[in-house]
Formats: sequence, structure tokens, C-alpha cells
Amino acid sequence: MKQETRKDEIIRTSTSLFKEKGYSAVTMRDIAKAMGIKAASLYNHISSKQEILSNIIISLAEEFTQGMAIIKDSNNNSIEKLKDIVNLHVSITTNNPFGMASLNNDWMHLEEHLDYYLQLRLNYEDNFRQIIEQGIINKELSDSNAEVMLFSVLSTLRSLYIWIPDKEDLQHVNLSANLSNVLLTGIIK
Amino acid sequence: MKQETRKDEIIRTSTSLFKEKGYSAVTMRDIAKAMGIKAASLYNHISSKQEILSNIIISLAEEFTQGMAIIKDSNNNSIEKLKDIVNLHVSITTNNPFGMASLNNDWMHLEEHLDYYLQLRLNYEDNFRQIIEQGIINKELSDSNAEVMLFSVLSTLRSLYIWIPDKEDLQHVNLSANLSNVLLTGIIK
DNA sequence: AAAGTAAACTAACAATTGTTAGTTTGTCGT
DNA sequence: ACGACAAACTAACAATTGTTAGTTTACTTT
Repeated sequence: MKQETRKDEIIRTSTSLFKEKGYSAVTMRDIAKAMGIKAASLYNHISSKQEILSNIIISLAEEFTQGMAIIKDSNNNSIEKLKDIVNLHVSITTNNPFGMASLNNDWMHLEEHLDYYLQLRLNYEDNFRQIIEQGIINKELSDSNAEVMLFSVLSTLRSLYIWIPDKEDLQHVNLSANLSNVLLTGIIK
Repeated sequence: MKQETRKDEIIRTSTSLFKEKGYSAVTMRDIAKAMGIKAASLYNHISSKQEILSNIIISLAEEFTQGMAIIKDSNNNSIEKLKDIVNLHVSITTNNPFGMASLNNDWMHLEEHLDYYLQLRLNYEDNFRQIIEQGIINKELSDSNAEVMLFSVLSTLRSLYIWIPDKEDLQHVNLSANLSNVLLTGIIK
């Protein structure tokens, strides 16, 4: 663990503000005030407001990409892979729930890195879809619409950031297992 | 069907812009330009930017509240009620997918009506939770964590707006049934 | 033709935006 | 004590923001 630089501190503070009001509604003066300094001082450490957003989003997107690559290439069956994906989301979201808000809601304000982000996301979704389709072929998953399955599971996983900061009683492992169960086997008895 | 007033037209245009960039990033001049008029002209029909957002969000929130009231008071069992809730979301989202983006992402920028909105939302979630808890008591639903179930199902339903405009091949009824199936019985064979 | 009205316009405002330039302050190794 | 450097500051900028005031345009009703 490297210790936190001033730039890291700016990013951490901004992340918290962005999740509450969204990127566009947060001003450089808001960020500065939250750190007890003046807006101009921020520019000793970062080059633009954009850069803060890129740092938050791209690093998270790359975490997902890397996690997915490992899961995809493993020798696990489809169901185990899906459980790993759930765990990946719970893990990343627990470490940075506020950043996940930006990833979900503010990605369209990326300018320079927008194309790169979209590429990562598309790739992630494709891998996810392939795992589900393989599960159907292997008769591990029920033979209903793969798109509906993908959408349903991914929607829940993407919304974790709203929920995780509030429910600290359910720990990591427990939440991941519980969620896998609900997503995979449903809620009906 | 009443015919569309100029104010309705402003709201409709704004709804589309808000879903693409979010409320804060859309200017009155953006809205005006999209309608082929000048920003000042908008004020012949609306009193503020705020009013546009309130109109979009509050009307949708009230639709959900009314729909939930009917479902709650029906004589259906828990599973039928849950299917009705899925159908409610699919129905409202299909009619106004872009408005659902504001409901999900821009509610925090409500000023005057923020408290009212939060009250509607809390009430909705409470009713949803009670239906799930009753389902567990009746042994219609499996006895796992009710909060995880609520979160999982509601997250998927709230994300429908991202998805519905793209997948027009799956019709209303079909999507609703398919989604109910996945949410209730899971994806495992 | 006159009057009324809905809905557009031009021009401007005060406030706020991201950002830059140049300067001061405090801490550290020499 | 001295120089270097990181990191804060003040002051200002050009552009953009939501909004207002007053005016013009084009129909419709009288």
C-alpha cells in the first residue's frame, strides 16, 4: 500500500462529491472547499476537472476488465464463473462504492477517454454474454432468453453501489453468496 | 388523449436531453436549440428549469405509487403481486423510458419537491418489502434475506429504461413474462 | 379594420464556471 | 543561513449559466 498523495486525496474527495450530485453539478470550488483549500490550488496537482473523472472511471473499468479476463480463462463451469462475477462486483464495489456511482452515471462526460471506456464496457458485456450462452449450451442454465438473463443479473450488479454503503451488517462473503443464490436460483420456493 | 401543448413539447424535448447528459449538463439553450427557438422563449411556457425536472419526475413517481396501491390491495397471492409489479415497471418504462432516466439519476436535483419524492419512494419500497416478507411467511418465497431479494429485483426493474429502447423486438407482454420468470425462478436449470 | 392573444424575438443582467498567472508560505537538505 | 521545492494563496479572465424586461410577429376574434 503506497501512501496517499495529494492528487489521490483530490480524487477521493471528488469521488464522494460526484456520487452525491453527479459530475456536472460539482464545481472545482466545491471540491476545494471540501478539502479546505482554494480552487486554484487544485491545479498544482491535477490538470483539469476532466482528469479527475477519468481517473475515477478508467481505473475501475480496468479492474473489471482484468477480473473478467481471469474468470473467462479459468477452467470453472458456467455457474462457477457466474458466481465469480458476482464476487468480482461485490469486491470492487465494496472497495469503492462512490466511484461506482461515477462509472454508472457519469461516463458520458468522459471526453478523451470515452471511446476507450466504451470499448472496455462492450468487451466486458460480450464476455459476460458468452458465459451465459455457454451455460445454456451446457444445460447448466435454463433455456430462456440470454439477453434477459444478462440484463437482469448485470443490472443488479451495477446497482450494488447504491446499496452496499447502507448495509454494512452483511459482510463481503455473506453478501456475495446470498446474492449469487438469489440471482441464480431466483426467489421462489 | 389530449393533444400536446407547447409546455408538453418542452418537457418531452427536455426529457430526451436529460437522459443523454443528465439534468445539470443540459442548459436552457440546449433545450431551446433542440426545439428551434431561443432560450428566453421557453419562459413563455414554463417558469424555471426546475419546473421541467419536477414535471418529469413527480408524474412518474405518482404513477408508481398509484400502481403499487392497486397491487397491494388486490387479493392476489405474493407471487402474482410480484408479477404485477414487474408488469407495472415494464409498462411505465415502455411509455417513457427517457423520463425514467431522470427519475433514477436526477432526483437529487429536485429542490421544492425533493421531500415529497423521497416520501413516495420510501413508501413504494416499504410496500414492495412487505409483499416479499408476506411471501416468505406464506412459504411462497424461499426463506433467504428479504433485503437482498428486494434489492435484486428492484435494481433490475429500475434499470429497465437503459434497455427497453434498444430491444424493441421483445414486446411488452413477452418481456414482462420473460423477466418475471428470470427474477422469480432464477437462471439456473 | 381593430383589438386581443400566444409565442416568438433581441438584449441584457448578475452569478457562476473552469482555468491561468504570478506570488507567498512553509519545510527540508545542505 | 540558503536554496530548492511543494503547495498554498490572491486576483483575474473569458465563457457560460438561468433568467428578466421589453418588443415584435402572426393569428384569431370581434
